[in-house]
Amino acid sequence: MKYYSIGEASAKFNIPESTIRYYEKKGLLPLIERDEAGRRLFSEDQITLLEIVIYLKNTHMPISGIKQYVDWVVEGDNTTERRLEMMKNHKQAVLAEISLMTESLKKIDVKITRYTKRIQDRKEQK
Amino acid sequence: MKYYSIGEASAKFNIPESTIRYYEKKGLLPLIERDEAGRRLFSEDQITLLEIVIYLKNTHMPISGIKQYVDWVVEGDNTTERRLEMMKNHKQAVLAEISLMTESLKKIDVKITRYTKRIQDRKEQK
DNA sequence: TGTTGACTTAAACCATAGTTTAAGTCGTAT
DNA sequence: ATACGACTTAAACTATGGTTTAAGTCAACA
Repeated sequence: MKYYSIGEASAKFNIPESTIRYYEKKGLLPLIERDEAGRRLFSEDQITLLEIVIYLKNTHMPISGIKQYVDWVVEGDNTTERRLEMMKNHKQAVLAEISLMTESLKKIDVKITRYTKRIQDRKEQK
Repeated sequence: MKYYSIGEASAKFNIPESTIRYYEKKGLLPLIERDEAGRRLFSEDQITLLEIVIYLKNTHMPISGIKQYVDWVVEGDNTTERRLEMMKNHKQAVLAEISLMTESLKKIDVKITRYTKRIQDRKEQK
C-alpha cells in the first residue's frame, strides 16, 4: 500500500503544503499516520478524502461544512442518510450559485458588446 | 429625475444598507449626492452602477477590481479599451470558475448516487 | 562531517469582505 | 412636545481561509 508524503500530496493536487496542514488542523483530514520522524503519511484512502475535500472547497462549501461531512464519514455507515441529505442540499446551493453567476455573466456580456461596438464606431469615424 | 434613498436601494437589490455604505467608502459608488440633511441620494445612473457592482461581485470580482473598473467609468470614454479588456478577461475567469464548479459537482453527484444506492440496498435487505 | 532538502510545530500575521456599535441628526405622525 | 423611523459617522469588531515565520529534526549525499 502506497503512502504519500505531504510534498507528494501537495504536488498531486497543486495546493500548498501549508494548506494541507491547515486542513488537518481544522479536522478535515483525520487519522493521518506519521513515520518515526513525525512526518505525515497519507494513505490512498486519505488522498481520496483530500480529493473530496478539494471538490467541496471548489464548490464553496465552508470549512465547517466540510468538517461536518468528514466527521460523518469517520462515524461510519449509520451517517449515510445525513451525508446524502447534505450532498443533495449542497448540490442545490451550487446549482443556484452557478445560475447566479451565469445570469450575471449575461450582463457582463452586454458590456462587452457595447464596448466592442463603441470601439468599432470610433475606428470607422476616423 | 427620481432619486433613491439608501433604504430604497437596499430594498431594490436586497443588500444591507451597511454594505452599500461600505461600497461607497471603498470607492465603488463615487459622486453620490446628499440632501440638506446629509442623506445619500442615488440617481438612476448610480442605481445602474450599483447594479453593475453587484453583478461583478456575484461573479467574484474582488473589490479592488471593481474599484478599478468604476474609476475607469468615471474617467470617461478614453478608457473604453481598458474596460473592454478587463471585462473580457473577467469573463474568461468566470467561465473557468463555472467549469471548475461544474466538474466538482460531477464528483458530488457520484457521492449522491452511491449514498442513494446504499440506502436502497439497506431497505431491500430488511 | 557538514550542509542541503524535506519535513515538523505553534503562533503570529494577513487579506478580504463586510457587520456592528455608539452616538447623533432629521422629519413626520400622534 | 415627543417619540419614532430613517438616516448619518467613525471606529471597532467579526468571520473566513489561509500564509508566514522561526526554530528545530532528520536522512542522505559530497
